[in-house]
Amino acid sequence: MKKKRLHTIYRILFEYYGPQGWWPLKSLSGKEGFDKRGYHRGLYRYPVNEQQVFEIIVGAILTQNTSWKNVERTIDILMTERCLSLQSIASGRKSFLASKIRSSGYYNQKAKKLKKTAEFFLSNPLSGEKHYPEREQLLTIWGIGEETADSILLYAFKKPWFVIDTYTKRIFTRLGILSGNEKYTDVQQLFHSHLEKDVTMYNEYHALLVEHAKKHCTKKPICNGCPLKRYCHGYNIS
DNA sequence: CGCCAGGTGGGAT
DNA sequence: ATCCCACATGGC
Repeated sequence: MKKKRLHTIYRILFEYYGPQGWWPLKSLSGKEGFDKRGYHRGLYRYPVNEQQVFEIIVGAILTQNTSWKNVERTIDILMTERCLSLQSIASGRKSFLASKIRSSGYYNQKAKKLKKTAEFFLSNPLSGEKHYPEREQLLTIWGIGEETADSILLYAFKKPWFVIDTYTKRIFTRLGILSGNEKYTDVQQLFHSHLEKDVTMYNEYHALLVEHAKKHCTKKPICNGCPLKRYCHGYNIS
């Protein structure tokens, strides 16, 4: 029953908001399907080269507890100044990197996180048998926790790890499916066990939850017009 | 103005 | 193990 509900919610969100087209990779501006800042909208964008894989990894770290808008500005700067590469981030000065990523907030911490991550991928090249890192490996990197690891695995490497964030917890607590005090692994287990193991659906579902949390299930919820209204108990609204 | 944003690591209990 | 806090900019 819960199994069906999780998929029903997915279907409703998909019908209401439409496909989200994550990961929002930056690309050349002026093309069809790209907004004025040059970000891709509306179609799936899995990385096609190492450069784009790294762009997702950097974005996943920069967006920690930070709005994506702030991160877009930072990615713009890093690309324009040719600083968005493993080598540049790993070998450049931390203070220099911090000055470039200022607009994403926590810039000293994130500069350290980015350097640690770049160093990791330089010393663990993705070649031969392994074209992707193991989750446990990612979690050993200073600055990469569970959500960031899963974002990287799902969006950069197409591995079926459902991404859990505060939005996911907020939405499913209000729906009455979570109590609100579950740990990351508990919540992820719920999705993994009740949903088909499908990378594209995991991709879309998480992106839809982010969109829903921004449009309706905000901290102060806007329940008027909410597509999930008839399924929602409104638990834990503060 | 105050609150919020696609968390994480470190230190105290 | 679990709670609490620092980290920081930009948008509304």
